[in-house]
Amino acid sequence: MKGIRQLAENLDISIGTVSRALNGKPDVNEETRKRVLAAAEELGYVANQSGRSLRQGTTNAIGLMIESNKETVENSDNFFLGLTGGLQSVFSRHKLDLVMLPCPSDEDPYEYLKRMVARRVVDAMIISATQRIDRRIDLLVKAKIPFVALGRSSSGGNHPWIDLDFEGVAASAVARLVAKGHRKIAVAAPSSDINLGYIFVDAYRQALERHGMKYDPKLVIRVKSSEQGGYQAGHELLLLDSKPTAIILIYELMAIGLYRRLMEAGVVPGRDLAVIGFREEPRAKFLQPALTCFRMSLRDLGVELAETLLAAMPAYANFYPKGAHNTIWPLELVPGESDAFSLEP
Amino acid sequence: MKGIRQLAENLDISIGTVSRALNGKPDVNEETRKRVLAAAEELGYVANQSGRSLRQGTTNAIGLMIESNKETVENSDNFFLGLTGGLQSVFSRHKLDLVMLPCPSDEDPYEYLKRMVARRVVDAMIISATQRIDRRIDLLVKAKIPFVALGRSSSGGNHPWIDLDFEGVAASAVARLVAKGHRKIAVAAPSSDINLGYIFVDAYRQALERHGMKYDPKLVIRVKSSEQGGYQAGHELLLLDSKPTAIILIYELMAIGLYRRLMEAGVVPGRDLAVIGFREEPRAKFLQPALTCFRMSLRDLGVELAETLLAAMPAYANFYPKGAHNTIWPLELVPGESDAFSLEP
DNA sequence: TTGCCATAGGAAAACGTTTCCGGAAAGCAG
DNA sequence: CTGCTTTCCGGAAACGTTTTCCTATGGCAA
Repeated sequence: MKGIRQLAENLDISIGTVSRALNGKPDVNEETRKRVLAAAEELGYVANQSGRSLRQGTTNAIGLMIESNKETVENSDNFFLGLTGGLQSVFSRHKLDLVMLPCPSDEDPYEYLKRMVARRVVDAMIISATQRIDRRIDLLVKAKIPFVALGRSSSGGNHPWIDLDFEGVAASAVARLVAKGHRKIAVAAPSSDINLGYIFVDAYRQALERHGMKYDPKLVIRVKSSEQGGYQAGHELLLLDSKPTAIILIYELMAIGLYRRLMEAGVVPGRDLAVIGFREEPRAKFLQPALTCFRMSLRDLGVELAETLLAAMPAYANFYPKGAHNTIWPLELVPGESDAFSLEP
Repeated sequence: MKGIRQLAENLDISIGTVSRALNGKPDVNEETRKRVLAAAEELGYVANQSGRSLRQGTTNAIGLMIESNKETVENSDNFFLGLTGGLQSVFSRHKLDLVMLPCPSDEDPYEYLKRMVARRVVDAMIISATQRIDRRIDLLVKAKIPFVALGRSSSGGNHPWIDLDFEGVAASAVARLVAKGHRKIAVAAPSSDINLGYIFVDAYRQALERHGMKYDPKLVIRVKSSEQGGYQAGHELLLLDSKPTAIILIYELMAIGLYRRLMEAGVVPGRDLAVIGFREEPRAKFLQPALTCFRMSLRDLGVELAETLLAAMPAYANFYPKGAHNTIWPLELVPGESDAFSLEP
C-alpha cells in the first residue's frame, strides 16, 4: 500500500479526511489536522501529481515554452534564465511550479505546443518570440488554455501580452541623435516578417517624421539579429551612396559585428559614426567605445509576465482583479560613448 | 464525454481497443488500427498525460534541474540551452519529453528536488553543478529515481555521472606553458569546497610534479568564477612577491576581469603574462589578444548525458546495453594569442 | 462434425487522489 | 426530553488511461 492510503492507515483515519487535512479544507478538526501534517512530514509524503491532476483537472504547473533553435541558443543567452527568477517569485506564492518546455529544434513549434497542450501537462503557458501571424496563439485560444505572449501579434484577437516599448525606444534614440545634429540615421533590423522588424522600423519612421525628417527606405538595413548580422549591416552601410552619420541597432549583439566591420574600414564608432543599441546584452558589455543602449530588468519583466498570466486565469481572478490585459514594457537608456560626439559646430 | 471515451464512441469500438490501437499493441486488427489512428488525427486526440501516468506509473518526461541563482544566471550563459539540443535529439527518439525544472533561487535545491521527486512529475533526472558532498544524490539514490549527474561527487556511491576532463586540461595547459619556458605558473580557481576547485587544482599540482616542478600553494589564487573573480585574481597576482609568468583560469569569463586589471597595471596579456582559459565562453570571445582556451561541444555533451541516463534506466536497458557508467569528457585546445610568446631565448 | 487454436475485441479493474454526500455525535435552545 | 444546528469524519464516486482477463468468432485439422 502506498501514498495517501498508507498514511491514512498509519493514522487510522479515512483517506478522505487525510486529503482534506493536507489541503487545508475547513471540515477537519485542528487536532487531527496537526496529526496528519506531522505524519506526512514524518513519512515524507507528497501527493502524487498524476492522481491529483487527474482528479482536479489541474496540474499546478505553468509552462514556459522555449524555442531552442540554433539562433535562439546563440542569441537568447541567459534571457530565459533571467526571466525565471521573476516568474518564480510570483508563482511560488501560489504554490505553482514553473516548467520550461524546450521545443526540439527539429520539431515544428506549433506541433510541439499542440502536443503539450493536449497532454495537459501544464495549466497555462507563456510563449515568446511571437510572429505577426502566430498559429500558436490561435491554438491556445481555441484550446482555452490561459496564456500570455511575450511579443505582440495580430493573431488571436484580444489576448494577454506584454511587449517591449519599441515606439519609446525608437523615439528616444531618434530624438537623441537628432539633438546631436544627425540627419541621416540608419537602422539595422530583421525582416519585417518578424514582428520586431516590422514594428520597430515603423516606430522609427514615425519618430523621424515627428522631427520633420524624411523616411528613406535605403537607410533600413535588413539583417539577422546576430553578430554576423551586425557585420553584414556594417558592410552594407559602407556601401551606401550617401553615408549615414548614425545607426540604431535592434539588438545589441549586432554591435560586436558592426564594430568589427567598421574598424576594418577605418571607421571609428563614436567618432565617425554614432551607434545606439537596443537591448542590453552581456556579451557586448566590453566593447570600446562603450555602447549607448537601452536596458530592462529581466527579473521585473518576469514578474510582470507572471502576474499578467495569473490575471488571465479564472482561478486567480480574485488575486489579480485587473483581468487579462496588455503591457508595453519600458526600457531605460544607458548612455555610453558610442554616440557621445555631436555634429553641431 | 471526452478523451478516449469520445473517440471510442465515434468509432463504435471499446476504449480498450482504441488504447491498444494507439499504443501499437499486437492484439488489434490492422484495419481497425488504421481507422483509430485516422480518427485520432482527425479529432486531434492525444492521451491525457495524467491518466496515463497514473495507470502506468511513468510520465515519459525527463527532468533537467536548473539552479537559477544569481550566479548561475550570470555565468551559465547559454549552457543549459546548449545542452538541450543534444538531450532532445536522443530523448525524442524514445518519445520522451524534456522538461527543465528551474529551482527558485530562494528555495533549497535539495528541498526543491525532493518535492519534484515526490510529485513524480518526471521519470528520471539530470542534475548538474554537483558538490563534493551532495545530498541530492543520496536523495535520488534512496528514492530509486534514475539520474545522471553532470559533475563528480563523492556522495551516493556508484552512480552515473559525466565530468569534464580537468586532469587532461590541467596537464595540457601546464605542458604547453612549460614547453614555452614558463616555470612559475599560477592558477585561478574557486574554493576547494566546490568540486571543480578541488579537482582542478589537484590535477594542476600533479601536472607540475610530472614536469619536475614544485607545487607552490601561493600560486593558487582562490576567487569566484566570474568576471569580478578574474579582476580579483589579477589584483592578487600583481601583489605576489615572485611574479608568475603565466596563469591558468578555470573559467574563461574570468579573463575579462583579469585583462582589465592587468591593463590598469600596464601588464600586457600575451606579452608580459601568458593566459590560458578553461571553458570557452562567448562573452570572452572578443578579447584582445585572443585567449587560448579549451572548448567542448555542448550539444555533444548533451547527447552523452542523455545516453548515460537512458543506460541507467531499466526500461531502456536493451537500447543502451552498456548500463550505468561514468565518462570523462575531453576538451579541445583552441590556441589563441594570449600565450603565444615564449620565454626561451 | 468435433475439437482446438489463433485472432480480435469487449468488460472491468486498477492507478492515487479529491470531493460530494450523508450520517454520527455533540452542543444548544426550547 | 425533543428538535435543530454544527462539527467532524467515513464511504464512495469520479477523473482518463492502460492492461488483464475473458469471450466470441472463424479457420483448420482430424
